[in-house]
Amino acid sequence: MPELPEAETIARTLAPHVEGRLIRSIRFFAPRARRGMIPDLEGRRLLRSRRHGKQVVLELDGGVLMVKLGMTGSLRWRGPAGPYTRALLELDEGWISFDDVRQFGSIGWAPECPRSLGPDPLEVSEEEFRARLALRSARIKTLLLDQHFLRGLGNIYADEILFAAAIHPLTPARRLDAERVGRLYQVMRDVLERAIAAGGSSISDYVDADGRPGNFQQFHQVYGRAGGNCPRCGRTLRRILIAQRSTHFCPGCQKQNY
DNA sequence: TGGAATGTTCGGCT
DNA sequence: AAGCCGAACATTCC
Repeated sequence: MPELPEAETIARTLAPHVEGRLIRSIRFFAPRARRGMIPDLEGRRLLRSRRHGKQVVLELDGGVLMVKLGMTGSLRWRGPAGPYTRALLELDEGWISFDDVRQFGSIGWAPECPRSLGPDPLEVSEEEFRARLALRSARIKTLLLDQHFLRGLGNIYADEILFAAAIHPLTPARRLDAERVGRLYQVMRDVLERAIAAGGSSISDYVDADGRPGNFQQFHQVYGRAGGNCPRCGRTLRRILIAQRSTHFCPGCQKQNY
């Protein structure tokens, strides 16, 4: 579920409730929800709620809590405890619940936000994006999903971006000509910004920190629409597997011309 | 009814 | 080195 626009939305909707509050405790109800060691946080101030790639970062004085949402993770302001509540961050007033059905998500601690991932898709310059693509022979869809190449894109937005750029998902990155790279860069920003403005995509059960679903799924052009008609040319949309991930595209608009 | 698929990521293997 | 594969997990859908 949560890719860049959803993590951004969760971080933003959480911010007004939690920034400036003092932490009372962090409690875990599932061992695998804790990633590594987390010190006693009592009395630390929660300074900021922001995003890093697909993760929500809660900046405290002296360190950061990095929340990986995995496939089904959510952070809810004053969330009701349920069977899938894996952790609770109690504040001097109110609390944040971390719910995660499939348990692919986790919460870790670090002195500062690690810099091991690739650049943010909304911050990378076109020149750097171009230079990084030129070095790689991998297929463009695979590369967009690689968090060390760019941090934040997942399966939905990779497919939507490639459709908007009219690029076939199997195209080797270094075979993209200058025009296509320029288009890819522009539509990547455009799709992500529109998705954030819509509060992200709610495919099944994603909601923001206030429990509100996103609306961007209404604007998906190809994701989840295999067998339907291309909104641009009318041909039947296809679904194939690339790197074990289902990949949706239009065989008419996204030609394999390389 | 069972098998396949689902938004992610990591490690191991070639 | 890059890329494929399976595993971690729970639920839904055909």
